Amino acid sequence: MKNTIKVHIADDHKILIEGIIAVINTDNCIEVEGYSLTGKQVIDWIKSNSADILILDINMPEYDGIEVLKFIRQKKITQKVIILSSYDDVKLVQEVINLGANGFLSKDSAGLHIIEAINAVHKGDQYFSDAIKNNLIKLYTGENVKLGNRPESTILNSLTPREIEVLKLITDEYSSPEIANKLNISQSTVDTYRKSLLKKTNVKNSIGLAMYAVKNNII
Amino acid sequence: MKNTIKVHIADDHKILIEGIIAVINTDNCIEVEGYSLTGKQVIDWIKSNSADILILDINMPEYDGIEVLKFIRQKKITQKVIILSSYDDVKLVQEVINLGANGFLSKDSAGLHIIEAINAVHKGDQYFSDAIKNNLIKLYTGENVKLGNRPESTILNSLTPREIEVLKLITDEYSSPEIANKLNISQSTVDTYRKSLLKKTNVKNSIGLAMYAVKNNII
DNA sequence: ACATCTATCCCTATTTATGTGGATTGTAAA
DNA sequence: TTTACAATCCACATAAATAGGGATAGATGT
Repeated sequence: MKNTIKVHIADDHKILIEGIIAVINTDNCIEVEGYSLTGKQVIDWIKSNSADILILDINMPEYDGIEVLKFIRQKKITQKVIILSSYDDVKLVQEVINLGANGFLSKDSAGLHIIEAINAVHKGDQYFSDAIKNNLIKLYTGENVKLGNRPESTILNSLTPREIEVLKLITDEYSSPEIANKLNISQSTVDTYRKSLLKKTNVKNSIGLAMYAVKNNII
Repeated sequence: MKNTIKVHIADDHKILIEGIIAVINTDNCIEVEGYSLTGKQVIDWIKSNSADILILDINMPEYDGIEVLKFIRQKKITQKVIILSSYDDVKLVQEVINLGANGFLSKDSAGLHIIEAINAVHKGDQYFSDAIKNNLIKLYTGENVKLGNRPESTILNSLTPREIEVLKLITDEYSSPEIANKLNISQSTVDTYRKSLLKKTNVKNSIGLAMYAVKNNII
């Protein structure tokens, strides 16, 4: 059976793309169809539907990986997606899974894992790098193992659009009064968002929020 | 003349290393001697002095590229260093040049530029990717072009070791009282560092400091 | 010897941020 | 039609960060 798997690579670092291509070329069942350097390019490309699997970096200019994923889900596109990320952040993993990603590869992984991931995802399985799996296990130890109850998203509460808006302004160095002014809401409201952001992200202070935003590409 | 240039690669992303190796292997005057995945490994390796050029990522665990560079300069090691970075930050460039780096490559560059950079640096030249050169030019336009006056470091004030220490703790979500306690100094002192950090980095608040730290890989 | 820089500390005052404990409206899902 | 959640607001209190003005001891460099 000589049906090769066609993959498209999206990452803003050309060096990394070349690396992945080099690795993939060692396997003659997989073929690199092309690549994109920005989220915008990916979205333009995706319409052509000319690959089976998209390897998608989270951190990209114009549109980041999350936005691309959202777009893909909206358009009900059938291509499989493997997320590539520098961070083994479980929250991120949960988020992209919810957005329909089929695999998650840490950039720490060796090239071999890419091949594995591509094959697994092409078969219809999900693929996660070991680091992620370990992190997920750590998170859920001591938790419910009963019948058919998906792990509730107690830990991974997703932020509301408004909260994200506020978070972005926080990382842009605006103070609460300034944010209130910018969004035409009362400062009390901004304070409420800060409080719920702190609670949901489980960090200590605004710095933590900023770091969370960086890690999760809310920037 | 068949003396091949031996390079060593240091980056925490294995995929990227494999990519660079693949690219370098297309040139038969350059040979990859080995690689390191952490700053610590680089420092251990460097004693063996078994390569001509070190390709060094800024953002690495244990010791980052900056710290490795400082170590190299201290030990008066003769190997040339090409810095690899995700950010085209001029401040960073200035800093690593001051620390004795011989080249600066953005991860956006294509593989060809690595070959160019290696050859240039091996000849004794400096090498900068185009993005960096453009940024540097932008910075100095409209500035002094008179005889022998190096551009003063008004923009690029470097932080003192202690300031960096405090900055790191700030990004780790420690409050001033906690930092004071951790470093066994008074809170007044921590406040002083905060003030001078704000002044030097030219940001509005601690969030700005955190973002500065991220961009400049102080983390 | 003098200037510069670093690390350390202090006071006063104001502005922000965090913590506790609420409330109301509207919308969307169950 | 309850339930749930998002978005909005409030008061009160404490803690922390920012802004301004200092100071001193020690190291380094010229």
